[in-house]
Amino acid sequence: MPQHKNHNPACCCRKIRGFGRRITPARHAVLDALSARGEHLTAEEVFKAASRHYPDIGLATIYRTLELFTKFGMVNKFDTGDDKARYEFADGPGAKGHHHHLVCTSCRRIVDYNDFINEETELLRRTEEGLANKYGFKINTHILQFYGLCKDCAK
Amino acid sequence: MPQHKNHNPACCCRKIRGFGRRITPARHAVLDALSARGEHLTAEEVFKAASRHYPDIGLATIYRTLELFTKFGMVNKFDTGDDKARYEFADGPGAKGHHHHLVCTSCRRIVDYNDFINEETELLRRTEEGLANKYGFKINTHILQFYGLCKDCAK
DNA sequence: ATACAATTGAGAACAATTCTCAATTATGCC
DNA sequence: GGCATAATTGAGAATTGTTCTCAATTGTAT
Repeated sequence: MPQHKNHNPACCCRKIRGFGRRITPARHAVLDALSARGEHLTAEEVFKAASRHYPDIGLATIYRTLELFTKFGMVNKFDTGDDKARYEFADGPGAKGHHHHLVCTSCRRIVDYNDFINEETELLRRTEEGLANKYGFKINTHILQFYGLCKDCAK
Repeated sequence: MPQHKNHNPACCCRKIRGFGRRITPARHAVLDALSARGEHLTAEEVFKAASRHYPDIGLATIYRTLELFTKFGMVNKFDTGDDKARYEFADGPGAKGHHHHLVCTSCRRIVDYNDFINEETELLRRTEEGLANKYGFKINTHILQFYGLCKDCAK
């Protein structure tokens, strides 16, 4: 499975600009940090990774930037039951594609899976529609995560 | 739709005892607080409710008790995207039955639904099985939540 | 090059949760 | 019923993840 950068700098910059925001070294550093392969990073981890390339960056900027990117739909913020938010690139050109998470409650390993994803998506779509009708909600997103013990931790 | 207490005191006590733990007024108060109808309470809310009947109870005890009950599978702890854990009675005699949540991201209203739940459960079961095989996980639980705007907030 | 608003880093502030510890209490045993 | 003992408790301090404040800096349109 080839690893390719999860963000396309040109595309991201265009998007940021599109929302009337500026391109800054801090924002580049956050994009680079998140594009490390297969990552689901906490803010602290993004901070460490970004600091390597841009030592002056502050933690507050990390949070602000992640919040901004999340608002723009470039990044997904999610939570796996410990008390830290995690971030990953959202769907889109160059990203991992629609997937859900399988989380080990012991070692916190997170597996992205997209097996069964078509069936899931189809059912979720129908459910969404049904719920929207019945309860009058305008549904925007969903979360689906499985929790358990990975092979190593199950011993 | 008849409202019945969501916890059966005798049953809960038996369970607590079964785990070698003691029955205390604080634990009773937490059970009572959680059994108010349709509730998905934060720790703070459980604290307030429990305090009404047992004014000496401390917040730390609330957290400890909720953690304990969660460990025993009597209570579900979940999160709806604000930064507070929420608690509800888990499945079991007297409980609400298996359901998922529909969350309004504006007013934080939480709707329990169990429409479509059979299809969902069936798909989730199969997915669980597939994931368990493919990734060697021993899966214990899942979370499925829909996020959107309720009728009032959509305006 | 200039002007101005957006962005930044640092540290203080905050909110939810967990920890510490001495005092209290539920339970098994006589 | 009373005793011994370990579990449980309340209070407040401590911790942790995250957000806020503010003066200094910087990206961008002109």
